[in-house]
Amino acid sequence: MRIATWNVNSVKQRIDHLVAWLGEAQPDVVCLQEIKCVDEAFPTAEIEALGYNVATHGQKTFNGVALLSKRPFDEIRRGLPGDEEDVQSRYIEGVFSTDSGVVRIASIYLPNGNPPDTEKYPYKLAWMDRLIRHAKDLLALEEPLVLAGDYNVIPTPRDVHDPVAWAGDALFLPQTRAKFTELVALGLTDAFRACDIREGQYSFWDYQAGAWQKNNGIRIDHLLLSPEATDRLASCRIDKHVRSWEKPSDHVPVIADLRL
DNA sequence: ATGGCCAATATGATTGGA
Repeated sequence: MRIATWNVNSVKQRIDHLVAWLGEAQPDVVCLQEIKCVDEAFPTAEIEALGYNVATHGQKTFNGVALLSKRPFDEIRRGLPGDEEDVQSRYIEGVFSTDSGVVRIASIYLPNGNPPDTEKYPYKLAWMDRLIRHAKDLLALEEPLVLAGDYNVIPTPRDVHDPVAWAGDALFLPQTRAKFTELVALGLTDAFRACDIREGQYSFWDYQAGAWQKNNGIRIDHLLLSPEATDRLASCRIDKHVRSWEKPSDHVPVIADLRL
């Protein structure tokens, strides 16, 4: 089973890229972030025409996540548990049946948190605490589990071209990285790093200042796997070439193949 | 030269992104 995550930075702007990339990458499940539209505005018919089932958790203008799957959904959960007041659409989870049992896959759009001296940063940290609590519950199920998405976290200096420039950023602050470490320490595996330890492997390049041309990137899009999913991990790659397409998202897809 | 973008929104300056 091929599982991918991609922050498309508006599905309306990126529908042609999405269709083209689905055709070449042939993923079984896709976790999308920043669809930036309400559920009714999602191009569901175009995606269904390619053989995918679609589940969205949209929002007007900002955020919004979705799951695309060749297999039907057994269950869908919309929204991250732990705060009834939170109206931002940043989490959707689906359960699928395969020949070798169930697999649970979530599409995550973790808050950016900048600037750190505003209420945005505590919101990010609190959201991470909620994710840790929920991940703990899901891990107790002892199923193949994939928590995939735009984490807005640079895990280590190896994951950023210019660590000094990002030192004070909400994506790289020690407190942010500590929370991410706490999440991983529950027993999750960073699928990409399990397959590739090279420096200079990024999933995001800013639109500004020629960041793409200089490979001035960061690796912030991750697939975190439960032990049962890690046992089945075959490969993981970043589809970097998509960033060179005309009018691209600032993120590129990350894809893991699991023997499921 | 150290800047340079992009998307959505009662389409014009603002907000948010990272």
